[in-house]
Amino acid sequence: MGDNDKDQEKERGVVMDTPERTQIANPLSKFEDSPVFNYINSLSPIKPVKSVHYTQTFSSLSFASLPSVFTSPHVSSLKDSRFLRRHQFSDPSKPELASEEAKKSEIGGGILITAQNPLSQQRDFDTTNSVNEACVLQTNGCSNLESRKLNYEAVSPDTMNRLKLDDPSASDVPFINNDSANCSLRMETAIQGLDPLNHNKEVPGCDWDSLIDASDLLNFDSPSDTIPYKGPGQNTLDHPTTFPTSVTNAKAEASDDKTSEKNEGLNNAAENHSALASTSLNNFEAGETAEDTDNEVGTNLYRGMRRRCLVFEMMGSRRKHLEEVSSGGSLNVSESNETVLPSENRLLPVRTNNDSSRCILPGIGLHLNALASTLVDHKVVKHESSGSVRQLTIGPPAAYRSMASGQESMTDVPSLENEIGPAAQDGVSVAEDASKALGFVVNEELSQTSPRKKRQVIVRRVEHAGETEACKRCNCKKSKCLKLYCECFAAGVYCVEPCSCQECFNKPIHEDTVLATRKQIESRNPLAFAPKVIKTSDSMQEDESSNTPASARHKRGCNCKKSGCLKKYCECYQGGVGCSINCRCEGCKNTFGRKDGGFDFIGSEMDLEVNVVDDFEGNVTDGSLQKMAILNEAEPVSATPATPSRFGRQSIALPISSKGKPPRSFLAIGSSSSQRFGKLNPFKGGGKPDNKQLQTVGEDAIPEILEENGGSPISGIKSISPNSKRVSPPHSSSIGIGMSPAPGQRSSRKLILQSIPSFPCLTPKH
DNA sequence: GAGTTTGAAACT
DNA sequence: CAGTTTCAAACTC
Repeated sequence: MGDNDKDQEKERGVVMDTPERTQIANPLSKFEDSPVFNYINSLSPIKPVKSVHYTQTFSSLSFASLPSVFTSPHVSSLKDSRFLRRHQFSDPSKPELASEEAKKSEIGGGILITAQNPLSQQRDFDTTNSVNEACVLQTNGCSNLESRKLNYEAVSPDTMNRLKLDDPSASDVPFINNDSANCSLRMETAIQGLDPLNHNKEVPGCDWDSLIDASDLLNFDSPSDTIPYKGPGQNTLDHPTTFPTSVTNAKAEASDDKTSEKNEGLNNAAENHSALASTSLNNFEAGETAEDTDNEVGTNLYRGMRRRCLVFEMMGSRRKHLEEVSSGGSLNVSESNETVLPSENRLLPVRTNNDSSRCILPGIGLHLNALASTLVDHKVVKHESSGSVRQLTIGPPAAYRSMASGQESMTDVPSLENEIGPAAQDGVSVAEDASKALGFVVNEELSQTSPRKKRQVIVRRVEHAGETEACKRCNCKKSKCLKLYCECFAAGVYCVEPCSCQECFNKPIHEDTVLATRKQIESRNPLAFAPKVIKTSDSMQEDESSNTPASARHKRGCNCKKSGCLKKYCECYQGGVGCSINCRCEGCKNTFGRKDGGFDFIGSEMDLEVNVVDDFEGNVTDGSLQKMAILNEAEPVSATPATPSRFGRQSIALPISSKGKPPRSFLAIGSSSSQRFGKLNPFKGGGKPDNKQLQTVGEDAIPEILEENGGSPISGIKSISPNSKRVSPPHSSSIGIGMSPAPGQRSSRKLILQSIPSFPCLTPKH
């Protein structure tokens, strides 16, 4: 960030300023007066003085981030584009943002929705924050979704506290950590700081400072958000309010202390998280948290891995914000980090990693719980961070994720990917998938499915993800890694060291080329970067009930003639999904589901989910299947993937029976750009949450997206799919919905809507 | 690790 | 849209 950037930020701030300032200022004063604030002061060394700083710092800081912030009070965290995004999302409360975001079809509303439910909101925030912090890097991947879930479900304030207490080292741990474990520690520390109670116990004074850093994050969340959270039982909520002040202080003051480090870590996480979350949040209103967490996880991973993620933001608003921010400089900061957030269509470099300085934890207080949980999860997951991987995250974070189950989805949706297996090891691909999938489904799942089961599943997944997650590696020799032949490129990820490619242009250095190429490809096939595997919506209801088989199918189907769909040559098999009507394969023996509807794979959905994954891993060396499954699960956001078993097995069977096309909707939806995004999950939403999402995301965004993509997703899919036959599935009537895939499918619809919005974003840059 | 097989992606 | 070529992953040895 150069001076210019600062200036720009200031200017923006000025512009944006009024709204935010007023909001912020008021809140601060309120906070100070509030009992909570007093309590915090008593706890932490920091005191009123800081609060003063806050106000001051705020003004300055906030300005910088304004654009995105705009919507949200978070402004302070502006530095990172991520934050901005996050804020935007998080700030549903703010009409302006909401309107803009809504238009874009982003999830922005999601946050608001969460706000509606105090409890849920808290969870969301917590999860999101924690997730972001801990997992930010991972978020890119699919695993994040799962991690989110875990956090969401498992994490409780108590647990958080425990973690904090348990890890005295946590305070010592620098945020910068690359490892998930470190992240977790950071989270804990942050959490500690956040939680007054915890804070008292463990962190006498410094924590707050560190917290302050985190406070930035909190700010992100936006005061409004935090406020709603404050519920009697929820300590974290209260903190948020305090945080902002502390945070600002920390920024201004702090700096060199351990606390500062911590703070940085938090900030980084927060930033990453915010960015991711923002996207994800927008996508999922209900499930927001899950995505966030995933994102966070992913980010953390990335950090460790030093990956760059190219995030193609589907969401127009986000894009705008990002662009603005980037231009302003706040984004630039993020850029300094390695990850690239494609605002608009571009891949913007987002720094997930190193820049601890910026860590902004949105709504730390709220997130505390989530953070703790996420931290734990992440720790497991983070193993992956072996290499520095750059991921290209495409577009519409949440939406995408939710929509597409793509095998390769760019972000690491850690959980999913991890589970998926070895193949996933390449964190990049995995992450992508996760990110793609993350979307709504996760939220839905979380809300709907029994927390316990999900937790277990998620945890396992996460663990796997950590193991599996890795970077995709390509070996391209002639394609220059600018064609879909290149797995990295196809996954929306930059090639990294592990790649053995020759004359590789899929590197940040050639960002322009990469983007241009992507555009071209997308112009030909809007779904080219969409996840190849899409979950069918049918599963949604089922999922809710408990186990529903999620039907997941390959978007286009396969053309296998010799492999019998029993080898990874087969994309369906590779994706862990059964063949469907779309497939033109000959002699299909796909164990996940035959084209004819046969089902070798037996699985019981929910219960099996985890098991299934494992089984797949065992059976399928790669674990690609697992990935798929994981993705599905992770995708909860998108709802798609919810569970591997779902897809694969039952889903296959079911869908197949139905003819698989339910997926269309998926396809349409899922098609979100990057593979990673890919998982669609149609289903889960099922319930109520979906509706919300739909509403928020929906309306505006969806249509646009569809249009952008080139017509209805379905149509697009059809065209793509070899078997155009099914194009008009049973639900075809959906036309009314516009692009939305199959109107007929209910749960899927919702998902579709959500996902759709994001999707378009990817391709079209606006 | 080299060579073969396979099927998607790209091209015509 | 179909056929062919190109490509790189998956697989085998």
